[in-house]
Amino acid sequence: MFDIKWIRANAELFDSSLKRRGQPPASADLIALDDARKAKVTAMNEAQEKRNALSKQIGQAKAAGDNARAESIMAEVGALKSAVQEFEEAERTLTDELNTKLSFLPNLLHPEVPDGTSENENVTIRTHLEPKTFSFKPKEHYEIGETLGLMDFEAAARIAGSRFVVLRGQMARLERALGQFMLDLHTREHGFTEVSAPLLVRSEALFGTGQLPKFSEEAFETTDGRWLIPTSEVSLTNLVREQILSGEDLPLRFTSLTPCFRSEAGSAGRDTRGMLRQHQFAKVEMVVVTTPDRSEEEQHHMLGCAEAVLRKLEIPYRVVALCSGDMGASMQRTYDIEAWLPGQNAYREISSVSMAGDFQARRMNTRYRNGEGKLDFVHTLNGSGIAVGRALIALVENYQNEDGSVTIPEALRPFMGGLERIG
RNA sequence: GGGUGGGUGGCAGAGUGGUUGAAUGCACCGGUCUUGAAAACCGGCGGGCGUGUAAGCGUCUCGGGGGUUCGAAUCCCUCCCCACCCGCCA
Repeated sequence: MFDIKWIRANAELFDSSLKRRGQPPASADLIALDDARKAKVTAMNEAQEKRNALSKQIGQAKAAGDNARAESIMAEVGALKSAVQEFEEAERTLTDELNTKLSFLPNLLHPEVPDGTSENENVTIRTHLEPKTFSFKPKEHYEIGETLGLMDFEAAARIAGSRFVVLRGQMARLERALGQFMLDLHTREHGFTEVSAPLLVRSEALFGTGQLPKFSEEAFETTDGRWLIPTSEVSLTNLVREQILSGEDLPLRFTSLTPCFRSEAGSAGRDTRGMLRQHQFAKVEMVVVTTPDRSEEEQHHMLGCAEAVLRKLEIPYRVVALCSGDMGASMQRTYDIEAWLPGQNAYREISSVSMAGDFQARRMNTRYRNGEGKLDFVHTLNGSGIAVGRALIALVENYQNEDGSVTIPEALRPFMGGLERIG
């Protein structure tokens, strides 16, 4: 959420950021609306001031026993009252309109974000490990999983429909092991606090992180008006909503392993096979709440935490900086980590590490006291650390053997009861 | 699902129609004292909006909205939220 005062002072920058996201300029319209609002506020204040002064005089007149004078002033105030109400109503209408427009705007882009209109223009920052070469044609994860009888898409479809999966036996355990492994890593080595938080949240929470009002079709709403979280970023970030934090307590670092639920409206036909794009998937999320000056540093730290997962699992990946046209609306800068999938012969997103600046903090009204005791909005960041479902895909595909079995990487064996291979 | 009680400043907690934006305590900031710190004492201390270079001034704000009244944190209506008890269920 933007501060209209900031837009006034930075109109050009604001519009150019919108343009880079492929949207038309909005500052002129917003400023005009705010001008109208201000005019009403001033008129309203003047009318209120007059009313208050006269009301006071009534009290004085009555105290002095001058009832005639009191009544003449009362008549005067009576006339003023309706005027005050009209101003108030007009002011509220304009303020609501302005806030609604502001709430739909995407975040300002960080200057380093590369220009582009689609993922094709994302910029690769670095690559870790060369894609493994296979002496046979590597299969896709679902072929491996189905052949082993450990991934069952048909059963899932009978129970829940398409875009669900049933994992069985060691494959189910593998998913659990991956989650445990990641949580242990982040809590023991990366300074995160593990959190178990609601998966079902109020609209206000989704508004806070920016999924509402603009992206309501991407999440599932319950019959009682709550929402299934599309990511635990929502629960973790909203942990600090409507709070005034002490600067000394920052940064806060939270992590959580949760299911995530996405309607995938608009992605019909994309990634329909396998468990790459599901309505439900497990993800370890990291959220950081910090002071503005540490924000960028924390993003790089978090990116490193996510990378550490893949490094320990020895899965090839690359880090890309998302271009302006591919970035999420709430974010200022995003790095994606893409794992190599031999079966697909492609890199696919497995983590996304983003910086929101004060965009979410404003929507949640989360502030902290700085060194001078002044209130300021915190900065928030989030990143997958990492997507468990996709990590399982990457693991199965990268560690597949010609006989259809899957080797368990060293780092994960302690979480698999020492098991060295599946199948 | 049934019933009851509540939502006041960073926190706790007074306040049921008239200089109350709001007592008091804690926290916080400044100062005195101290070698330093603590304690004690003195002083300061909500937020939003508008206006102004600023100091300041104005206005709104005691969960949201509406109403009664010359005047509302205090009365009425309505919505939201929270807590507790009973029932049901994990």
